[in-house]
Amino acid sequence: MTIDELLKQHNLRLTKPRQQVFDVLRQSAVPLTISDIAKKCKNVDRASVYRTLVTFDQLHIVSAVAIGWKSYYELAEPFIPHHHHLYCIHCQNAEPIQTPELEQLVGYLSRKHQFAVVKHHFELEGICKNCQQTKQYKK
Amino acid sequence: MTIDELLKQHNLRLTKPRQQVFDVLRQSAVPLTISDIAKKCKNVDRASVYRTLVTFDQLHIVSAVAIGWKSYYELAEPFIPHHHHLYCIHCQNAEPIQTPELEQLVGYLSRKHQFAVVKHHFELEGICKNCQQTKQYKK
DNA sequence: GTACGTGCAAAGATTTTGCATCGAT
DNA sequence: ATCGATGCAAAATCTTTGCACGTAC
Repeated sequence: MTIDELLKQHNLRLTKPRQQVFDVLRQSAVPLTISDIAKKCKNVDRASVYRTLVTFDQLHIVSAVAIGWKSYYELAEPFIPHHHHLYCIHCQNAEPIQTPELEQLVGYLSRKHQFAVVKHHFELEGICKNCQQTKQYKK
Repeated sequence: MTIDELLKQHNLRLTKPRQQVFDVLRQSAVPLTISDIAKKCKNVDRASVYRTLVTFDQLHIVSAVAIGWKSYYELAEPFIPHHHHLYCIHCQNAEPIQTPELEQLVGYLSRKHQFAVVKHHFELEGICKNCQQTKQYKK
């Protein structure tokens, strides 16, 4: 399923701003804030970035990731593999990880509470392996 | 450990605004937005609410919960038991749940990735048991 | 008395909205 | 030609900051 097809299924058009937001997200190794996205989308009005993200969220093209008190955005399945993050509060890096055990747990909790899960959020914040070894952090 | 003691340990004072924000959070069954909190804290300036939440976050008196694209706040341990939420996208209710299996998983992932976890976020969004049975939702 | 905190007000940033125009089909 | 989408500008919100005054200790 391409983004073009997905949009057309909903009578929406693949316009230049939408293409640019999508490309910016695809090329980023880490989740981005709205400001990050707006800055990287030259010649695209900020309002269009907002409107595009709402549209993309509704079509599940993007997903929101909360880290600390801020929201970040990244492509969702099937555009990138499902994953979660190890966010280092020292170096700020967000390392993606696969967590099949978590996906199982979500299924279990869904059955246990008779709750129809639409999506789940899971993020870890802490100190990454590298930063644990830096002088700066040991002080 | 009372909030008063916790503040004093850091040379901070238990003032009226701080007491009010704490009480509002304690009395709420669900996580609140900053606006919710500000509205419920009569006679407290909005700026003080912001400053109080920053302070409370640093002392781990509150924790932030991301639901959808918004941030909510609630008391953290040890002021209320550690828990996560089932957030119903239909009726908007956030039901707290205990998830010992998740806590174990966090420990496992921490060891596996040699990542020193400081905090973890986990939320489920979907349709609650009640709403699955309403006519409105079945349409 | 001495900081720390507050309220107030202003500034700064973010997000939403209306509308005329543009562009994809 | 039609209808959705955009850019622009204005409005509405949200968040931060400086400073004089209050108040907890």
